[in-house]
Amino acid sequence: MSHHPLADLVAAGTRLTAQRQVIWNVLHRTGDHLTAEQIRSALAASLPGINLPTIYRTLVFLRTAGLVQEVHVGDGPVRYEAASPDERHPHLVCRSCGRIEHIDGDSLVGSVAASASERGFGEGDLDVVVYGTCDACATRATAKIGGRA
Amino acid sequence: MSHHPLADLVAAGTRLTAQRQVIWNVLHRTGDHLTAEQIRSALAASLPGINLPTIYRTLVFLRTAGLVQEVHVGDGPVRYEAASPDERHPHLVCRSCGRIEHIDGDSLVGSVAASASERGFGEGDLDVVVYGTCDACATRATAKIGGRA
DNA sequence: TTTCGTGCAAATGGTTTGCAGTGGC
DNA sequence: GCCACTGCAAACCATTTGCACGAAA
Repeated sequence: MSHHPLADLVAAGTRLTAQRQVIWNVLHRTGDHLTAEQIRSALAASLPGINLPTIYRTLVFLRTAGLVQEVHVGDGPVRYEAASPDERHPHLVCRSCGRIEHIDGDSLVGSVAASASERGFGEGDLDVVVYGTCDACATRATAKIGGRA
Repeated sequence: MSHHPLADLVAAGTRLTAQRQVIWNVLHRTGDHLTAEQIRSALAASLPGINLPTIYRTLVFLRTAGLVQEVHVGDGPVRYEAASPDERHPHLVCRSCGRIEHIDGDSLVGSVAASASERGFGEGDLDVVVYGTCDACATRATAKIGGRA
């Protein structure tokens, strides 16, 4: 209920800096899954001097606060997206180009939660990631090879 | 149906080396999810001179052959496990300690395949990874903090 | 004998850390 | 004014690559 969503966090002895605001803004506004480097590019206009260590440290901060969620896409750098602590959705990741889609996972998370607790895992903080190949990449691969030896 | 499962591959102009055999043996015998470094440790007795570049190159080779599957566990190094090309199962990974469990996923993969193809992804090569916190780590974390500020 | 594969050493690239200075509160 | 946060530079670590030697076929 404050001016900036980050303002709530300042109470705990932390500070509301320009860097934290703009990084959160970029993620929230684009609604996209960005790498640290992509965040820096996006900030070239608004905060040219910002550097990667600060971005990484800020992302840790935001993640701890529950405002940002990280998505591991196999190889390649980690992606970050704005997230509210309760809104978790499964991700569908293309192994080849890194493209990320959201899939709706109410049923999915339900069945996953069952097997998770069977295996001694809590059900509260589960994230589902599905790796596959998007059609664009599949087509491109076929075109390139023509028909594997 | 040959002496060594790798012998089949030699036909294609590739060679059956000691390194390839022992690496495949370790993965197959332990049935475990090992990092490149862990594979090297496991091989300290049987092939002391082996080095990491060779292990990584061999894993690429085995993966291409469909005999090995890699599992990304978020942060931390990639894990490798023996796998037959058709046997794919979802993985349950502890974010905190990296522990990996198999969950059975016939139902899971079914519902995932549906949303995947909706989003323009092929259904043939889907891998499901679920990230969570195992009870041991959850307990340890609670003990350490006692009750966050 | 012909290359494919290995070993070594060095490069790479994403991410982290140490430290001095700056700015939020 | 105090101390959390930033910026810069250097460290880190998993993984990859270049190149010369060794050994499968």
